[in-house]
Amino acid sequence: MSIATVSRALNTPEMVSPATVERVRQAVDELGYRPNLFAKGLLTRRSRVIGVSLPDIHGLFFSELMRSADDRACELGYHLLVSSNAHRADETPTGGFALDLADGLIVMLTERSRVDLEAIAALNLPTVVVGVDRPGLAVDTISFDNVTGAMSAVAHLLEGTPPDRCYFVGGHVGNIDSDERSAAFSEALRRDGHEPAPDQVAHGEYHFDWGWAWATEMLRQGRLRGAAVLGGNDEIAIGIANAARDHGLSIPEELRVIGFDDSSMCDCVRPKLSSVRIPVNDLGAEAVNAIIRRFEQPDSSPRHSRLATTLVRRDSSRVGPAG
Amino acid sequence: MSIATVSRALNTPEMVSPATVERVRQAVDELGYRPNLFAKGLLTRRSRVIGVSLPDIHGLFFSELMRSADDRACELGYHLLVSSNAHRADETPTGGFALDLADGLIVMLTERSRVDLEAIAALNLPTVVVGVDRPGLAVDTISFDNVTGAMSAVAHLLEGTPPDRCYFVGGHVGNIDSDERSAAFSEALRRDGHEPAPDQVAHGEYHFDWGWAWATEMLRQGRLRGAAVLGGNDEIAIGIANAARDHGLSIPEELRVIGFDDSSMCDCVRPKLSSVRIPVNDLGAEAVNAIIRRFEQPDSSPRHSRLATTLVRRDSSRVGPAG
DNA sequence: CTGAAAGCGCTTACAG
DNA sequence: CTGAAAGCGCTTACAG
Repeated sequence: MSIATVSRALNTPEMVSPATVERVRQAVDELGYRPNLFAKGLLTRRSRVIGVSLPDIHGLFFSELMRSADDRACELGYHLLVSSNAHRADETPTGGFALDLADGLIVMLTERSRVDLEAIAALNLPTVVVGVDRPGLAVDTISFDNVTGAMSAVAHLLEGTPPDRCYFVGGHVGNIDSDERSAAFSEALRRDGHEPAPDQVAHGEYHFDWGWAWATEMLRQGRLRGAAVLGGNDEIAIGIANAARDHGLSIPEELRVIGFDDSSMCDCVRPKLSSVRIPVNDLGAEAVNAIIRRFEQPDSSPRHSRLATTLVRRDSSRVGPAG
Repeated sequence: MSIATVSRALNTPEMVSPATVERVRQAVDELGYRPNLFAKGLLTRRSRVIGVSLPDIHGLFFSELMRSADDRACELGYHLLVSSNAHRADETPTGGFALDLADGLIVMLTERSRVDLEAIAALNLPTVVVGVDRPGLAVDTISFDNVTGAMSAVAHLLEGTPPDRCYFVGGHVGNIDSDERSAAFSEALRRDGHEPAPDQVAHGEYHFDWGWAWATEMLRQGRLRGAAVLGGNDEIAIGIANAARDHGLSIPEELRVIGFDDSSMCDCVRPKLSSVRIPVNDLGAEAVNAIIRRFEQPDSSPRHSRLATTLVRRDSSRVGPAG
């Protein structure tokens, strides 16, 4: 039997007689033959591998993202080649890559300074960008709508707290999500007729410690009691809540707190943390769907999908007595 | 200039005149040439890709593991091809794989029933197994020492709680870590002269809900006050602590709790959760080191390294007044 | 339905 | 130091 027939029996069995297919199958099983994927890729230009470039693999957000992407990829017969360091290096966001083994690339961007779409386009690889949505971008994008989520959080804060006692404590300036959330926070106050004072918006890092430090300083100045805070993410919000409680403020009676991300921690802290839910599972699965759509329809016009975020109300921001 | 010279200029510049190397570099830059990794891999049999097979990408443990592995891989010029679904499928733990693109495999095993080392050996790929350490295994392994960590946790519980009021609430039977921790828990009580009653060890799932459910039932029976619990992981421990607090028990005064994993949540809950620390960062980095060592010395005898675990004492298990 | 042959884009002895 | 040539293990027209 020729090597060509074996190849056909494995890849296009309908072109081969059933008896031959069966013989090939048996031989494959017995010998434990596995086709050389490099030789195959050299010819077919397909590896069924999707490159994933993440800004940082850190915390629950990214593990959930990876999980949903991996689940979806597996369903569709694809595999994930991951790298976060691409973004840490000062080089191109995709520099030095083995990513050429991938059929395409999912690039998550969180830093405004890192949004170098030309470098990405220069890779000449099908690409889906996650986290950025600029009008008229020539590449598929998937992002989530920080604005409506943040605005409904502020609306909820305003139910029980005057606008000048509302705060936003975000990540660092230049982080796309933090900036969008911060802007939405300010805009929501303005629509309520209040021009936010500069100190109503603070920027630090997406970390407990920053929330704790901010709250501690506010407590020292005696300005936290009676306030309401929207954290840039859940960690910051929990840091704030912890500092407040460590200093004897009760939540939500004396301080109302809302986080962002709706990570699994929200249900584990006491009081349970209200949070703006980001549909991370959809984000991962949609990114995989989008890159595969791009494989199948390389010339279709770029699609931009923006996933909704929603406020999940829990005890940490409750107004009035426990329900 | 011949194609062979270009290849040499890129891969072994010391074999080419400096002027030629420079000309090649320039041309590469201008044309944006990137070598075809499939063709290259076909010849060299090296891709600088490491396959990582995880039981489940879930929670902070796995995101930390991925992160440390990715950091280390990047330092050494390698990339990670991840899959968790390999373990979910009922097929071989590495079935249907694009992992043949990898130079080697890091396989993390957590289920006793999944420990099919013959199937792994049949892959005929350099392999490092994480999470299992059987004497005489013919493959490199990296694991962590659940026993000493669990034993020191029990010793700490016994400082303030009688042995018959100590409990272990673990993951499901068949989970390697849970079983080891459970066995160590029982053994520690025995060494203290107490044969543990069957109900002192409970098995469920590695999840808040299970901890919550277990504690709720214990509370209903009025058996939780004055007890001390070692959780199979931090989530279980937090679930237990939350249930206790929701029912008015104060921690650590009326219930002492220790978790396992020392995840970042331990510092975020109140009271802060004591926990047995697993050196996850070392685990990821060591796995990468080990697989690369295996690449470089394919015939060296298998190495088995076992990382220490240590109890981190925080308020949730404190004996006596706050320090 | 099957086989012989060309070729994917590289690397690496082998000559020069 | 450089080039011509073979070949890595596959797939895919092209004949038969």
